[in-house]
Amino acid sequence: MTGTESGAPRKQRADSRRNERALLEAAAAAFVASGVNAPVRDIAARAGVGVGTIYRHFPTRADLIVAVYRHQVEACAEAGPVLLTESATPHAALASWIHLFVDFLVTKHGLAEAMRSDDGAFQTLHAYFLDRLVPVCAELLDAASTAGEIIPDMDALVLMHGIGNLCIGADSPDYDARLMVGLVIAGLRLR
Amino acid sequence: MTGTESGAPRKQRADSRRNERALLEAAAAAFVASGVNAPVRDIAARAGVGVGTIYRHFPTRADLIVAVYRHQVEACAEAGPVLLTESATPHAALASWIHLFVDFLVTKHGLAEAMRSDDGAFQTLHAYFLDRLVPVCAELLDAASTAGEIIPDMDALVLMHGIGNLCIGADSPDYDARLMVGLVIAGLRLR
DNA sequence: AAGACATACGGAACACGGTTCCGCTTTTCA
DNA sequence: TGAAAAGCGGAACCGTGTTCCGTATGTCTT
Repeated sequence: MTGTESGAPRKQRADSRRNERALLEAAAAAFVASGVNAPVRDIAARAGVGVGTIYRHFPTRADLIVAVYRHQVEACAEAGPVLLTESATPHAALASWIHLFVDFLVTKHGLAEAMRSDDGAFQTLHAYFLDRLVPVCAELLDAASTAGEIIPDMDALVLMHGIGNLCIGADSPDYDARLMVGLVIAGLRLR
Repeated sequence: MTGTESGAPRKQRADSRRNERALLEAAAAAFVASGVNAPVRDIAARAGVGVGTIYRHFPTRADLIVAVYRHQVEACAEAGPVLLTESATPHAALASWIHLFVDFLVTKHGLAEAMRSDDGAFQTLHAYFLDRLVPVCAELLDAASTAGEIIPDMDALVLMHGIGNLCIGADSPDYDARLMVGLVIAGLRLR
């Protein structure tokens, strides 16, 4: 039943795979240089391909962003349970994990903004980040509230949205996203 | 030195003033219908003028936004001292005032996003909102910290930035800006 | 009342970025 | 080695913001 599906539908072409890798590298570089909203033409030029090739491999910008940052998001997700084990208290683990997430976001110029965009093209981005990270956050929240350290029934999705929002414009000199996130974490505590 | 500057430079034309008012009304309507990023051509059409006329009266979108919302921003600014007088404690006044600001922001589709944009054209918007509201916020913060209710040295500008950020996307069904703002307010409290 | 002149107007034209589409090239497979 | 499939490039198109200039309108003077 698995495998020989009506005669192996011909594997992906070698040049195609090469282009996809070139595109990922080019996009990563462009994102660092000009943020995640770098013009499509720029990314194509960096990779030495035509714009059509970008759309063939990554139909929406969100797909490209997800592909570029997948590893880092995975790492963040996996850090959750580890922190829970290694930290003194669940609240400490939650705080550490959130700071990890914030560190990731603030170093990606424009990512937080993109996460927030209601542009349909970013639906994928939204879905991926949230599907992957919200459960981790929920687990940490649950542990902390069970331990009686924080308010009960905090919704992980809302919290992640909010944290993401606070990271917008984090590179402005007269703003301090980490400070604001710290206030939120403090606000979660039962007093 | 003041007044008669080289012989009265001819007053503004009547049609010009008429257009300006029509533009303000059209913009207000367009903002309600499609958010503060309503296409320039739409606003012009609603007002029954050409696009050039918009740019002549309001060189940047920020100027238009400021003009449309000036009254409401003023009201919010003036409410600060009043709340300080009428509330039980400075922290309560601060909380009420922030909620007032949040109410204003979340009812203006896209305003919070615009406030955050680093597009130079929004510099005016940024400047106006912040110049008008930050001092009020600072006064409230100062009263509350003097009363020993909240952490000392909280920067009003950072707080306003953060609150504004939290209001981005407030109309999404699975987000709750007010809840997040509440956490920040709670986080300010000394425990 | 009429002429002269500044003021303001409209909207065509341009700039820019995303997205689509199709003729051509490259790779794969037999 | 020669189809046929897969993939490619980039011209062309669309929607927005922005500029510019020939024309129209209001205002002031005589």
